Amino acid sequence: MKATIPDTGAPITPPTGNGGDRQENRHEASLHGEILLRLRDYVVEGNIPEGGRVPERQLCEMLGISRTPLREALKVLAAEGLIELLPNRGARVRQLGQRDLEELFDVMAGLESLAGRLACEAITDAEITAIEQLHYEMYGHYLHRDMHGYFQTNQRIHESIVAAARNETLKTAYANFAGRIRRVRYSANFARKRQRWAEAMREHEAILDALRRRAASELSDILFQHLRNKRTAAIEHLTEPREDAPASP
Amino acid sequence: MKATIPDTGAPITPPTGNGGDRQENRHEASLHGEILLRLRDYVVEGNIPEGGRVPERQLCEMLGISRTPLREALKVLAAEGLIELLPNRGARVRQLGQRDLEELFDVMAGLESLAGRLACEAITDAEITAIEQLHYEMYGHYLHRDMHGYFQTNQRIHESIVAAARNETLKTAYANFAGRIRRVRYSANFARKRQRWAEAMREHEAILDALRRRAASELSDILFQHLRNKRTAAIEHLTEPREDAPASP
DNA sequence: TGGACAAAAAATGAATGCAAAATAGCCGAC
DNA sequence: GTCGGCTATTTTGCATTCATTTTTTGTCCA
Repeated sequence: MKATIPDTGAPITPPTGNGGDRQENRHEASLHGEILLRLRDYVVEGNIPEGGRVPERQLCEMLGISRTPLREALKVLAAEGLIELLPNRGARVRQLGQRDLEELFDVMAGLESLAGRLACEAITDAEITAIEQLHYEMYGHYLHRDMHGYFQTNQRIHESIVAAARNETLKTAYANFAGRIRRVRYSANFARKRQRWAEAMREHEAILDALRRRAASELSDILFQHLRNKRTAAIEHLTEPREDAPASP
Repeated sequence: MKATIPDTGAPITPPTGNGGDRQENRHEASLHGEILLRLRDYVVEGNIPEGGRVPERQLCEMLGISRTPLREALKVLAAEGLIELLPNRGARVRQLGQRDLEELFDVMAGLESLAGRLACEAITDAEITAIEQLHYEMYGHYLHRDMHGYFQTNQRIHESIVAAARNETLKTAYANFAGRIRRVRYSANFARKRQRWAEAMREHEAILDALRRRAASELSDILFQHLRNKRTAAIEHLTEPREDAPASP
């Protein structure tokens, strides 16, 4: 009954000197900011069913706060596209149809494509070496059929490229869209099809190659295609989810 | 400075609340939504000086509402990156340094580049014809040295490309970033240098050409470069905001 | 005169209260 | 037994109120 939203290890400790500051992080000090972070994680991790109605009152009890800061956080989450607010009818977790997912993947593809382009202008040899390191690590996961490790390392590679672009605005936007997709991933529990792995590994090698040569346009193309292929795999998996146990309440 | 926010149509509910008028509302007729739209336009149009402090109290009086819906709108605007909220210190219009502008232009470049790529997959001949029409119109403005008309038509062309991408998510993100830049443009009153015009016209012709051939990668490159050049011109203009006269390369 | 300290004033952050709308619950009619 | 209308409860939207924090102002002393 007391379903408390997990305090995600990010207590009220506010003024972190964290390097990768997000541009809205001055919220962390105040209550509504704290709520915003907790709720966002909570939603992204798929703890609320798709389209699920979530009465404010209940959330307030779960969080131990009044409705005012909660409502402020909800407005922000709605602006971020994670939930939708129906007038006089409360907040629902935004449910993404196939078309929405396609659009999201394409935007992600565009952002990564851009990140690659920009990275070619600014990336250091050391950063490339680090990414190569991640690549080998990922290759290890691939050989061991460790899907979870593979997936995480893969994500770190892409984040490294975005970081190498030296563009905080891009990084923020990327994080936002990534969150929306991750939410679906959590609840639908995407599994990359095994056959896709080999392709993905080859594409990653091509990415590294273009990155080493600082071939901006080429890298841009490769990254877009890479994400496009991811999109196709994900959509196929969604329409035919025959690999994991579905989670339906 | 007692500026009133221009009332864009229907007035909002009188302060006494219990007024007899019924809300003849549509979806977004909720108060905070109304406020959000008005405030966003107000900020985007540059009516508040950079970094200017805007006491909630004053805004409430201007809008004739209480602080609750106003604060909700402010949170959203902060999430959109138009303003920043300093803890316990109120809302300020976010001021963009040169680096911020560079980042914004690059992200815009990435989004338009993506839009071009996607448009090649879905655009119809009729849409291309419409864009050609706009192109000729813009050429007319160019010949007449009508900077304002040129600028508007140019914007419509880019919006048409984004629309042709058939991606609402992209369109929304594009509008958001465009708003941030437009705000700067309003207050700084960018003027494109004349010499840049000729280049821009040539680039637009290349864009049209690639679009006709549905050459996705090529169009993507051209659009990115086009926006990159815009960026350079804009930044130069910012750091050295003097002439409109032609300069020698 | 200028600076430092303290108190007053104002602004922000959050909680509570109240009216309107929506949902559900109930009863009667068919 | 089911459908439709009416009432009661819940829920949302906004205003108001309370508690801190910040800013300003005023005073005193060097």
